[in-house]
Amino acid sequence: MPKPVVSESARRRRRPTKNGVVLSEDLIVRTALRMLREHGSAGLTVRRLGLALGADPSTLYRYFAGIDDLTLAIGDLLIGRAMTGWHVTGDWQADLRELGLRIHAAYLEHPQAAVLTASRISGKSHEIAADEAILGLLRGAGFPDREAVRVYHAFIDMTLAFAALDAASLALPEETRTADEEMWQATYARLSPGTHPNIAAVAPLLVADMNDSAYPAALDMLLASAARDCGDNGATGHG
Amino acid sequence: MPKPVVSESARRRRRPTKNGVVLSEDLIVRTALRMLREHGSAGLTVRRLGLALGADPSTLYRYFAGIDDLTLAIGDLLIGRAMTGWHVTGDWQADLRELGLRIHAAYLEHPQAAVLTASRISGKSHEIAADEAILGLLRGAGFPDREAVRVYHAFIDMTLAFAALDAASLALPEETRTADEEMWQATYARLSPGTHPNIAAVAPLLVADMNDSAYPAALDMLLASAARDCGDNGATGHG
DNA sequence: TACGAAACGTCAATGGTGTTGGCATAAGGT
DNA sequence: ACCTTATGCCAACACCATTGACGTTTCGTA
Repeated sequence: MPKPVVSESARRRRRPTKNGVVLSEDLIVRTALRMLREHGSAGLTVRRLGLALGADPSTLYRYFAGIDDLTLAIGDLLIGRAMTGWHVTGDWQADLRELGLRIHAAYLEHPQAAVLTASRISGKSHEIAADEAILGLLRGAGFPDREAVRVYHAFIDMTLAFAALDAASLALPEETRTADEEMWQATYARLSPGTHPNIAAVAPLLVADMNDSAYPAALDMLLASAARDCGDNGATGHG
Repeated sequence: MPKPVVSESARRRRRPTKNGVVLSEDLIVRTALRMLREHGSAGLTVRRLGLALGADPSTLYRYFAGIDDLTLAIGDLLIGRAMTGWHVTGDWQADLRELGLRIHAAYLEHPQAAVLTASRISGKSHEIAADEAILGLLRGAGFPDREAVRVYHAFIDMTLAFAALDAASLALPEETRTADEEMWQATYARLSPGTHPNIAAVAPLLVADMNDSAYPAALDMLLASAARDCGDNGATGHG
């Protein structure tokens, strides 16, 4: 074991760096988030992070066991942001929908960071709080336990999966991303009706739709299906 | 431009390596797939690939412009494998379900490779063929164009998103992966009923379910919801 | 059959990366 | 005021992708 990482709460002695910056776990994570935004998902390096903080790269290993540990901390921060400000209203479908959209949005606000963390499980406090809330909504709506777990699992994994997928495309280098977006116009819209009748028939709709996230539509379908399986379908109906 | 990459078809003169291996694009891609399986998703390096092929690392730049170009070629191979052997039967729900499961399975057969490629769009022939088939099924089932595109978009993105998410967890280093899998037992199953009543109530179910993919359940919910929105709901009902 | 061009494998070097052991020093508790 | 030690810094290691120069092999052509 090279250097023991001292837990943030046990930290007492704060010595400023050469440049006068006083480090902290929170400052490092927030700086890392900023660097991810500015330099892309491959642009977070220990050396560059140290430079941005005015500290030697090796100093960061006093705060995080490695770069993987740092990315987990970043993910924890994103989850925390997703959960703040969300409250239960009593309409389980609307509440779940709102929570899903919030998580999705929180990740997409930092696509480069989301790419690194969306598929990792932290087991930390914010994640647990979200899980407890989701299960509470479903069980409160009358789902039997087995069914509640099934819906919960589909809901949370679908949300994280879409967050990762949509983040990945937002996090591509600018030129690659626009090339991907123009693919529908440049490739699909030009296919012959003879060889690809269905694509040709709906090409304008594809061009218009495919660059938006399918998550809201998929989420609504999941919730609608869950509501139908549940005797008590909660609130306002679906009109 | 350092070295021009000669297209595979234009290749004429094949000189064996020091170790007697005759290189080819296909051999390199298949070797890369094997190395990804053996050394994990971060274990594909030009040096190691060269070593495995008995060739100097720099030689590979005669075949691929860079490591990104190589990963795209790997993705193309995976998509091709997903589509082979699938045929339309006439039951659009069953056909879509089968296709989704096939794509998901093809990626999960090479999780380390899937992580690198699942969120990239190729626009190549196999991808286009799949899109044409999906749209054909939906329009043939009676969905109006606008609705067909909506369902198509949700279906394909959800499938790729789950493929990427599930692949990511399979592709973790062995010890990290088992640690994640044991998280439900070690963390969630130990939460107090006082502070986390819902998690505590369903803990055994969570432990049993959370390590399987939620994709089949989510897929069924999506298809069920789509069928309900479609006047002609195709086949057997929902049992 | 001999030649010349170029395909292509190899070597060596560049500038990047995460990570670590040793060292000096400043900050607290006492 | 002292002593412990947390913590920042330095130098180094082993690895990475990529490239430019070089030599050798292979082929089309004469």
